[in-house]
Amino acid sequence: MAGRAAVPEVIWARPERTGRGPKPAFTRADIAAAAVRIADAQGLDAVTMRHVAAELGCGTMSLYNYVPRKEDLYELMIDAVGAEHEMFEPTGDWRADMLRNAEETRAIMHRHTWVPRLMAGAFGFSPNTLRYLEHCLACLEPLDVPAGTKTELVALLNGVVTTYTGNDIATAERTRSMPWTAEEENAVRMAYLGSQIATGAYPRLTAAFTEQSGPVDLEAVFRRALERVLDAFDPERR
Amino acid sequence: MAGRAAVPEVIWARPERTGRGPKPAFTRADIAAAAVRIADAQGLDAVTMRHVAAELGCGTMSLYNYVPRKEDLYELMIDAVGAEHEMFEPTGDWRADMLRNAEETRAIMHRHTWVPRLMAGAFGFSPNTLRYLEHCLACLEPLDVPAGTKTELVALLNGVVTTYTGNDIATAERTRSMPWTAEEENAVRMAYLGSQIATGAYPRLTAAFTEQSGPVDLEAVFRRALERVLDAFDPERR
DNA sequence: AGCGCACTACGTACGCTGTACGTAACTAGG
DNA sequence: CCTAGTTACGTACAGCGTACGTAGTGCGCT
Repeated sequence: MAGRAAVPEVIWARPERTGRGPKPAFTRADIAAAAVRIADAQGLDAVTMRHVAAELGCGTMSLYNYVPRKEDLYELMIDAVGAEHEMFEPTGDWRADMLRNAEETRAIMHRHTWVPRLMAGAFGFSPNTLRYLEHCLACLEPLDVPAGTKTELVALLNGVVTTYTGNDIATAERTRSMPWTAEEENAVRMAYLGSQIATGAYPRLTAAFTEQSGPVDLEAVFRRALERVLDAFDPERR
Repeated sequence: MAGRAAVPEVIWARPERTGRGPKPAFTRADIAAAAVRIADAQGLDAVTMRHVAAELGCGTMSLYNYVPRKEDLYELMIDAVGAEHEMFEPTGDWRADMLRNAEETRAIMHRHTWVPRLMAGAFGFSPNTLRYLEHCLACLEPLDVPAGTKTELVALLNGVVTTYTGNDIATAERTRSMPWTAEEENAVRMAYLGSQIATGAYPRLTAAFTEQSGPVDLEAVFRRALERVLDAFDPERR
């Protein structure tokens, strides 16, 4: 028994294979793929050590040979979907390129609705995360600002993408394990909101709500937020 | 046995007291306060139904008379800290007022480090949330843009505050239940990052990292992000 | 060549979680 | 006054992460 270390550990620093002993039955990629499959099909809460092990066809505790803590399994998952990013050749138009990156991130999150929840915590620097960061910096090459400002742009933009997409998904998805539909829940929440507005305690809020006609176009709201963030970094727009 | 409804429910719509039966021993505020006390002292994960009940001095299952699901307990907590917001008289300078609001939110989150994690999910409209929204709109009265744009400003700004403060807290806090310190963990992560950079696979990332000298000033980064978001909505700055 | 040890595999078990359900006590409305 | 709706809460269950112990495997070193 080598003993699971009671010392900080980054899963990416731990070598996947170290000489001695029987050949491992799986790779990290196998495990990540299994976890992703479960999360996609049954939601993040269904990603338990037991389920992942069953999906792989091995004993529960065998997983701990590959992944010291469940949290690390999450890191594997994040890294796995990070591979879906298309690292295209920068066009020279940094705004267009960054918009494309953001839209692609949003698309990935819509494919894997559990991603925002995992990204909400502090995130490690997995290999694919680093590759994506590097790609963004490559896209920002034409932008004439200090390197530090560029990383701040990437951070801010990614934060906005995660927040907005995460909110959209959460409102649509919260009912996954509930015995009622999203529409029913939304109706109840809206009814309550209406009753509060009717009290007259929130005049400006009421105005804002009654002014808008029809349902909100989440996609348009998202795109406007992106444009505004980019504006804030664009020397030609200020 | 009235039966816990298998129908959508907003806790704020359910009346706190309905005629019949023995007098409840606690108010919702009591319960929220107990949960907040535990979360502040021992972290969000220590907020279990059993712990909260023990803190209140009642049986575990008695809590379910006040709160149909644990998720609703979280809503109570969010609303409780929402009361800490100072709803000051708008000064007429919307930028300064919104900055103040943002800094205050950040301060609340630093007092209650579990708030960002709870805010990350889709959030309901608790009474204090509505009051805060109304207050923000009051601060934005002098800004000459459509009401819809104002709500988008509030949403974007709040999102940025939550993301940034949440990240800061998470990196500092992740070691709460770990057998090592935040410094140790950070050192290991940085060592790994250094080893990756040393491979030369990420030239631009390397440049960005080596360029900056000394540790990052999180507070300054946060303030810059705020300014940029406000810039994007300021007619005089574009 | 062969021994030893680091490694994989995994069953069992523990302490913890949210909460369904049943029962007893209580009190306001008809 | 009675009865129906409430509060209170003990018990129980399914499920979680993971500590620990044991058995088998095959590389690296002497």
